[in-house]
Amino acid sequence: MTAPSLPLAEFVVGVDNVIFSVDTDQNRLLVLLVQRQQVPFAGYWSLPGTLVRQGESLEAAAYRTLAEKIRVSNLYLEQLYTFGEPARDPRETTYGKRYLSVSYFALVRFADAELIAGGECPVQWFALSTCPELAFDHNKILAYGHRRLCNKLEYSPVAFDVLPEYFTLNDLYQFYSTVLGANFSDYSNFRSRLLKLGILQDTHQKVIRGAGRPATLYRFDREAFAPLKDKPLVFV
Amino acid sequence: MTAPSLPLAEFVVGVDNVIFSVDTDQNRLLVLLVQRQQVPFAGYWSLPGTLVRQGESLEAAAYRTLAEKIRVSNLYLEQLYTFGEPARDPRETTYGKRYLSVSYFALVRFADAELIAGGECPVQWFALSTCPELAFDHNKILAYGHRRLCNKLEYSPVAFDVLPEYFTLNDLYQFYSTVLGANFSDYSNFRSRLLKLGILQDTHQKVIRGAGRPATLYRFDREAFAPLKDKPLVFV
DNA sequence: ACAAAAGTGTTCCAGGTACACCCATGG
DNA sequence: CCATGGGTGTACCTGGAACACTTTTGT
Repeated sequence: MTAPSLPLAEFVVGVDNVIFSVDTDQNRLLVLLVQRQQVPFAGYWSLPGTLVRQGESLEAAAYRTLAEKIRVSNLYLEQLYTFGEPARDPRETTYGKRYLSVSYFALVRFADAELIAGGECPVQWFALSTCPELAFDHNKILAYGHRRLCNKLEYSPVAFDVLPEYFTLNDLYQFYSTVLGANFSDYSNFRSRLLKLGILQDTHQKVIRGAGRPATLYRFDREAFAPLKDKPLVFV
Repeated sequence: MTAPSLPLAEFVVGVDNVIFSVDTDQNRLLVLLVQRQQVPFAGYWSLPGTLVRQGESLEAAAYRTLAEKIRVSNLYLEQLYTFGEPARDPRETTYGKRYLSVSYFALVRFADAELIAGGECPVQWFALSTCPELAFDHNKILAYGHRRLCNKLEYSPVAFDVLPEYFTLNDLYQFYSTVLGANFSDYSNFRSRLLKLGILQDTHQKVIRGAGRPATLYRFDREAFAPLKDKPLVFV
C-alpha cells in the first residue's frame, strides 16, 4: 500500500458469520440467523455479525459473535470472503463511511449447540430451504457460505469436528446426505470408502436404535488422519 | 453487525496483489514485486498494493494497482484472503489505525505483460524460488497466493486465460510443469487427458520450433467448456 | 543416419458404481 | 417370520501410471 493521490475511502470494519449446523435427526441443514431490532432493515433476519473492537483480530471478532449467540464447544471456523463494494450498506450514506464485512464460515455441532436467549435480538435456526430474505447483502454471503460448506465436506474432515465423538456410519452418511443432498453416493460404497481410509476407529461397541441390527460405533482417529492432512482426500 | 459496547477499532483499508506469471521459455514461475521507497520497510520489496479510494470497490482497487505497474490485456484475478490482525503494520502504532489488507490473487499472460517503468518505485519480476524477504507480512500473503495458484490450476481452466490464444500441447504442459513442479504428470498421459476433455480445438495448423516433428496448434474452446463449468474437472 | 520433438498405443492396476445378498434385532 | 436397518461381497467399468513405440522434422 503506497501513498494516495485521491481521497481515500473511510471504512467501518465488521465481521459476519455464516453459521451452519446439521440436524441429522430431521435431515435438515440449518443456518443461524438473528432478527435485527434497529434500522436499517429493522425486523429483517440477518447473519450474526459485529464490529471489530480495538486490539481484536478478525477471527476473534468472529468467535465472539458466535459465542454471544450460541454456546457450543465443537465447531469449525474459517474466513470466507470480504465484501466491501460501495453502497452495500445503506448506513454508508448516513455516516459517510463504507461498511466492510469480512465474512466467516462456521459449522457447529448441533447436539450441544445451545442458543442464548435473552440477548438484544431473537436468535433462531432456519432450515436453509426455508431461509427468508435477509438484510443487506446477506443472502449473497449465505450463498457463498453454502458453496464453501459443500466443497469443504468433500475434501476435508470437517464433519468429524461436528459429529458426536462416537457415531455410527449411518450417522455419518446422514450428515453428508443432508448437506450434499441425497444421491451423493450409494450407502454401501460410502461405507467401504470411509473404512478403507483407515481414519475411523472401531470401538466394538454397538448401539441399538429401534428395529434392525445394532450399529457399530466409530470415532474419528486423529492420529491416523494426521499423515493424510493436506493430501487430496475424497469423502464423497 | 450490531451496536458496539466497547471501543471499536479504526481501520485503514488497502489491497495487496499477488501477481503471478509464467515464463514458459525459461520455466520460471514469477511474482511481481515493487521496491518500497518510504518507511516503514524502505528498500524492502513488497507486493504491489494501494489504499482503497472513495467510491472504489475492492476489486477495482486491485485492478488499478495492477494497471499502474504493468500493461497486460489477459489475466485472471480473484480475491485471496483478508489479513487484519492487530500490529500487522507498524504504522498502526504511529497513526492509531489498524491496517487491513484485502489480498487479491492474479495470474497474467507473460508474453504481453509490459512492466511500467518510471513510476515512483522499481517494479520487477522475481522467480518465486529466489524471492527475497518481503515487507510487512507479505511473505505470508505470497505463500497463501502460491497455494491458491496450484489449486486453481488443478481444477479450473485459468491456464487458458493466460496462454497465447494458439498454443501447442507442449506449451500447455510446460506451463503446468513450471507451476506445479516437474513430475506432476507424464507428458503423454497429460496429452490424452486434455484431449479427451474435448475442450481443445484442433486448428490443424502446425508450428515448427527447431528440430523435431511440427506441433499442432490448439485453442481453448470456450463453448465446449461452458457446460463443464462448475463440474469437478481435473487438469492435473 | 541420427537426434529431437510430437504423437500413439498398450498394459497394468486402483478405485468408483451399481447392485445383490447376508446378518441381527424388534415386533 | 417378517420388516427394518446394518453390513459384506461381487461384477463391471473408468481412468490414471508407466512406458514402449511410431512419426516427422532438422542437421
